[in-house]
Amino acid sequence: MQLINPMPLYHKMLAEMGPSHWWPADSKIEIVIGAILVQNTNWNNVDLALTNLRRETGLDPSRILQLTPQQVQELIRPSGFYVNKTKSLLAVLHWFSVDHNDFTKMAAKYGPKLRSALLALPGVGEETADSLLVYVFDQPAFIADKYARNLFSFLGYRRIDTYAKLKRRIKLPANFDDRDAQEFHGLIDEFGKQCKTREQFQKSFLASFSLTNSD
DNA sequence: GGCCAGGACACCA
DNA sequence: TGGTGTCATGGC
Repeated sequence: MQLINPMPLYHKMLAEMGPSHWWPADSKIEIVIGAILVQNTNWNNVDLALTNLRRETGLDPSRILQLTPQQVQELIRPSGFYVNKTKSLLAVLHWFSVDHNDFTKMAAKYGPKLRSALLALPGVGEETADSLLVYVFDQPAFIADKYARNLFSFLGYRRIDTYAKLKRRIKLPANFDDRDAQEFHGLIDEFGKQCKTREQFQKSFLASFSLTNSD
C-alpha cells in the first residue's frame, strides 16, 4: 500500500489560501452539537437548528438534556434526520456530562482509546469521531471526509473512495499537531466547496501541484 | 421539481 | 469488506 505524505499539499494550500479559521464556534460544546447536526446536511440548516437550540437552552448541555426527545426533535428539525440526530445528540451530551464536559480530563481518562470510545456512541461514525478529536479534544488527526477524498482523487490517487481507505493511506508526520489538523481540514473543505468537479479543480491553483511532491 | 449538502447505520451477499 | 437503501430538511 502506497502511503501518502500530505504535508507538501498542506503547505501549498496554506500558502495559497491562508489560514481558514474554520469551524468558528463560541464554545467546544457548540462544536460537539454542530458535529452531530451537520451530518449530511448543509451548514445553513444546521444554523437554523442551532438558533432554535440556543434560544431555548443557551446551548447549555444540562438544559438540553432536560428536554424530552420530542422537544429536541422539534428544535433541530431544520437540520434534517432529526429523529436519529436527537438520539445521537442526547447520548453524546450525556456521555460528555458524565465527566462534566471537561475535555482535558476526558482525553487523559481515555488516552489512546478516546477515538474508539467516541465511535461507540450512537450516531458517531469515523468522520464525526475524527472531527471531535481535532476540534474538541485538540488532537492531531486526518479527517478523510468527502472533500478530502475528492481532492486526493483529483490529484490522481486511486482506491481512496471510502473514509477508511483514504484514512489508512495518509501518513502524518510526528510534528503534525492539532493546529495543523484543524487548519488542514479547514483548507480542504474550503477548497472542496470551490471545486466540486474535476473541471473546476483543473482550473484551480492546485492543478499544477506535482504528485511527486507528495509521495 | 430535482438535486445536493461537512454521515451513520442496518442489512445483505 | 463492500454495496445499497433509509433517514429529512431547506436552498437553489
